[in-house]
Amino acid sequence: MPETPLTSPRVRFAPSPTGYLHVGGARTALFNWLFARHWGGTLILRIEDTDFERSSEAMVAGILEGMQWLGMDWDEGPFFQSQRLPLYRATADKLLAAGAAYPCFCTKEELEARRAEATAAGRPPMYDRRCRALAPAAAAARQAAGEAAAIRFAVPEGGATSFDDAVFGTVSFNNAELEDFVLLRSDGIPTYHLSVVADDVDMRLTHIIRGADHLSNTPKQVLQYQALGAPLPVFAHVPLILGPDKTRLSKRHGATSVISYKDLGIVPEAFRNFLALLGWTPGTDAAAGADGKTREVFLSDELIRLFSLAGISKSNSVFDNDKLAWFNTEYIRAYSPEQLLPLVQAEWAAAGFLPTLAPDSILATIALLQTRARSLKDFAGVFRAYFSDAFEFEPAAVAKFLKDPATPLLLVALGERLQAEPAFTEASTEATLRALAEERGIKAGILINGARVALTGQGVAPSLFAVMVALGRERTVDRLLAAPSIPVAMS
RNA sequence: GGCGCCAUGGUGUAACUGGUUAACACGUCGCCCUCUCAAGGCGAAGAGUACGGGUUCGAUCCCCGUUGGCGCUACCA
Repeated sequence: MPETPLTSPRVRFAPSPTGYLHVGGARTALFNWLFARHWGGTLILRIEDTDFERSSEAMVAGILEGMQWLGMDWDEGPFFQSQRLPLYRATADKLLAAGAAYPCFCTKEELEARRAEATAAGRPPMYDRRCRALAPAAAAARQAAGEAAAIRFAVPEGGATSFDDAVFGTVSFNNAELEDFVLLRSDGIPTYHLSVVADDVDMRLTHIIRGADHLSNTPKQVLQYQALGAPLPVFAHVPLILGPDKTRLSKRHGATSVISYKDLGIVPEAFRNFLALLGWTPGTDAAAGADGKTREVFLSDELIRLFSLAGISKSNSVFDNDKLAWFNTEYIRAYSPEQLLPLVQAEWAAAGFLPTLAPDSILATIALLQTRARSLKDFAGVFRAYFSDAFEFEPAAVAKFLKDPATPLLLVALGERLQAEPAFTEASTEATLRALAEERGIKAGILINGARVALTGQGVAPSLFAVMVALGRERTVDRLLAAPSIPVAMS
């Protein structure tokens, strides 16, 4: 279904640097990014660091690293709210002047005590609005005398506040449920409620795409837009991501930092694809393949082309590691060896591994292995023997296929023959091996399995003869001749 | 507790404005292929749409209630 085209929408990702870039935040960023890129709009990165207690520069760096890893760029920013304090002060003054806000002299301690009292008495623990009743002159005098005051928003006494959410439809709240929330703390630092509106207005944002945890905060913001006389943006609240136990995804569920998926050997685009499909669907029309089946792997710019707010679902979704693993294998296979190479090299660097294979052989070897890799980590782990002579033998594989002392000697014989052969192709090596097996009256499998271990250190590998060709004659022969010295664990 | 939101197989989703044997993907299981393991091919199990009432000739879809989950309820964001 064609949508109304949008002209230059402006959206933002506004993380709070009180932690790393987590999965939920990354998906919010992704939706904003996809939306901006789809419509040729502008993505603004804004760091909401007005909670000085919990914010840190290290976390800012972590968030930027996560964005970069996922390949999400932004057009403006990063802006830091901590550096925009005058704007919030000015916005509060506007609200004050409009009679939509008032100074409050209640201290934190008093408020806590009253809240406790109200809760104990079974009353809702909302602010009792006592400072709202203060005469403006009296309030001004107290402030002039140096008494610290917070600024609170004066929520209308009756009526309801509603807005149309692009995901949830019309959402309405009775104003009686909203308390006179604090805009500016008594130390002059804005709360989230004020800074978010001040910035969203100032940055001329047209769409607010954010987590559904903000749905209940939205009326407080709508009220401010109205008091400010500012046009309302389109809100689009995105349902949350849950862990396998269906509670909100958190550290208890293991990896929740986006960067930890890099460390797991996940291809960034695969992660992006996986994340995009968590709570969003391109719709059957757009995604249907020729066979009528719904495709889910959307390479390169396809996600951008397909993305639409209309496809965002309303219910929370569960993070499924199995599906992520599947996307990862799909991407590792879909990439060309050339595309994979830098990712593989990064793994080698991280592992301190130096390949000694010739560069053109490296690409061919990646091509040989990419259909069986589960993770980029494999290239610096179980696949080491393909790229360097510095590898280990897996004890279980040795014990299974080389325990018979006769086998290594057969492998030496095989090595000698291969050395003498004029050709060294998959067909020729196979013919040589099978001929040898027949002469010695043994099953070819003995040689094949034994050679696999001698050549790769593993009991599992691609077709043996393809492995031989990938390694080249020299390494193949060397490793076969060295078979008798492979340590067999005694057990 | 109050308010808000949500509810389709184990998981992610589909099912045009009510009419389908409730579809696809991941996962699971089986078979084939085979020098191992993946991949690949083929096939299977798995939900009658949280539950209960309506409305309707007919509800996954509309209405009400219940239950459950999640969110908000701070001078956090």
